[in-house]
Amino acid sequence: MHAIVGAAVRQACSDLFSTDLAEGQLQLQKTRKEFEGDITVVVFPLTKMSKLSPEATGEALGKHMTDHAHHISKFNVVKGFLNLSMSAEFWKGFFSDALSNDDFGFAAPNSASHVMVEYSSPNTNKPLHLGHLRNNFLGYSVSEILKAVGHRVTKVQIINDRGIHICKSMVAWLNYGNGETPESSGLKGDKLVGKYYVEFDKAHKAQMKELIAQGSTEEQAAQQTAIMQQAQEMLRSWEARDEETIALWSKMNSWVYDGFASTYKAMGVDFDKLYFESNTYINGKEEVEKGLASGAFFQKDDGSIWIDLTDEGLDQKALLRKDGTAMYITQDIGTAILRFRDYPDLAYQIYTVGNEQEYHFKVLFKILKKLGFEKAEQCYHLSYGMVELPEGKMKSREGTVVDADDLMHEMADVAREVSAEQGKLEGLAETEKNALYDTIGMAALKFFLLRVDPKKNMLFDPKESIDFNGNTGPSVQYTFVRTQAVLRRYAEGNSGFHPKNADFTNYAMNGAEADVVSKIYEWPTVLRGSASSYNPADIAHYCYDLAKLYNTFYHDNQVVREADEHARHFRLALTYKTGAVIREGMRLLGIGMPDRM
RNA sequence: GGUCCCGUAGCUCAGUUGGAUAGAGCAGCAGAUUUCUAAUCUGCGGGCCAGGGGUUCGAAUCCCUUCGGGAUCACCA
Repeated sequence: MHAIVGAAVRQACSDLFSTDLAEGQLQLQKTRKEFEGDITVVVFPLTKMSKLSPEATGEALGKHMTDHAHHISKFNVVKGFLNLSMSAEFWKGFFSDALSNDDFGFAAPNSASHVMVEYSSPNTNKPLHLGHLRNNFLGYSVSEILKAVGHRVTKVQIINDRGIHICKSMVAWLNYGNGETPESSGLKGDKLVGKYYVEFDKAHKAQMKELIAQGSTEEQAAQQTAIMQQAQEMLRSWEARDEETIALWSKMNSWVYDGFASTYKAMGVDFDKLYFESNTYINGKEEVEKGLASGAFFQKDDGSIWIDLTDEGLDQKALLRKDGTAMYITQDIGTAILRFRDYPDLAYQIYTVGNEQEYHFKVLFKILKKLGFEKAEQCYHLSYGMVELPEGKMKSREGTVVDADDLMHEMADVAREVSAEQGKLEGLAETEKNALYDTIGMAALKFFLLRVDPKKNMLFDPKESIDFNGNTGPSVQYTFVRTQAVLRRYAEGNSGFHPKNADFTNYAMNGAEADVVSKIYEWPTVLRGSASSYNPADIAHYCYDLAKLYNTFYHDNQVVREADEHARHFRLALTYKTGAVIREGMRLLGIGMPDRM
């Protein structure tokens, strides 16, 4: 449509004003719904060359275009806006093509470069919470969207399985655990380990209080509690590969992994490869040493290694401690380089990490570039905002953390209640019903988290449960279910017919139908835009808009019962295609579509 | 203090390569087909797009500035 109209405008300008359009003078936009037309030419920029008023320019162009260009059937001019209507043949031709194309909007698999998407990347000392849900849904969805536009995508996470935080849980478990295991307690592994992390903090706080009472400063006390000393000793023996320590570490980590695995399963996310910080930090140290040798970095008198980024507008940044141990950024350097080695065809990496680490990634990418990795320029920090509670940030110490498992369960429970009120599920087995509640509950949760622009902080109020009506996942699901119900009903009496074979050449669409077709026409553009901005929210809004337009159509048009055969066929096709686009769009958000609800 | 992000209806959010009368949902009010699934649809009310200045035919959108919220600037992760 843009191509047709663009060419027609150029031709008209050339014929009428004998000038060629300059870059940027052609401004096309979708016609606002209160005016008649499909696409609008903004005339203001053209008045200089026409030497006419905006209205007269629009009239002249409109006349010329409707006379000369195929598929442009009507025009009207309002102020400086030339509204053009595409012909019925154009729309039917488009819809017919889309209908026969099962991959409508999608690019061929592996037709674009190979990218790596990192997401989740939790610490192994605490269970996953609401913030992780946003991270996981975002990372997974962006991966699917990139695949849809042709990229080969490798989904990874880096597991922060090393460091003082793990040792804290280990120490507390040794001190207070009495050998408790997930089996003996019935607790999920990650929850059990998280419990001892909290225990550590409690004991540490109590011991600090005593020390302060004895005259220590707060700072000293924080370092000197017996339990903190114990944790640091644990870290040293871990780094020294002490057998007993490593065994305990492995055991407790494996509990956490089991717990995470079931949470990931419930979330519906997965990974192609895992990286463990306990492996990659060594790699990072080597890379830093190499950078030092090549002159990219420098060493201070005390032995610590730094990079100077002052001429880039940033500060100096430490990369390796004076005692030679690795830092957070050390392992990230190692991990990044390792990944490029593991996948030589990798074009770039996307890091799904909260916006509080923007500075960190800015530094990381500059370091990689200094080390000679040209691909670092393409790397992207997919930064997202916090999920805030009404009282502010989530704080584990204040018990205001919204646990991921709990929240997912609650959503399924709400789905159960709502479904019970609706009472449309007779005849389903209990297991089918439970699966359905999960699907609906997760749709509500994912849609809620993904429909907001990732870069913005967002609010979640646990007291008001997430909605199932209006601009929500279940509401879009419901529209899909409705399309399937219509198709099923028609198939009952017409077993040999498929909507894809509908014949509507002699049918004239009404307004509601045209609105749906025109929305479907936007799908490929929306998908590409969402991929290039790494923003699943675009797709969420699109799916909702399409569902809404279909509902409006559905409300005042019969499909199965429609007497006129052309109308009936067209509407079946419309119903079929709407359902298909919604299903594909929602799939890219990680949201499944039920057949009934 | 430096840097970055955000501020749009009572609430949660759309809308920024500058375009027409700033849109949805929720909440509130008033209605609708008792069905091809009402988790729907139709209507009403609700806005100095944080404030001020500038750029221009035109600004929620770009620039400057003030205010408010958040993040970050560790040999923490």
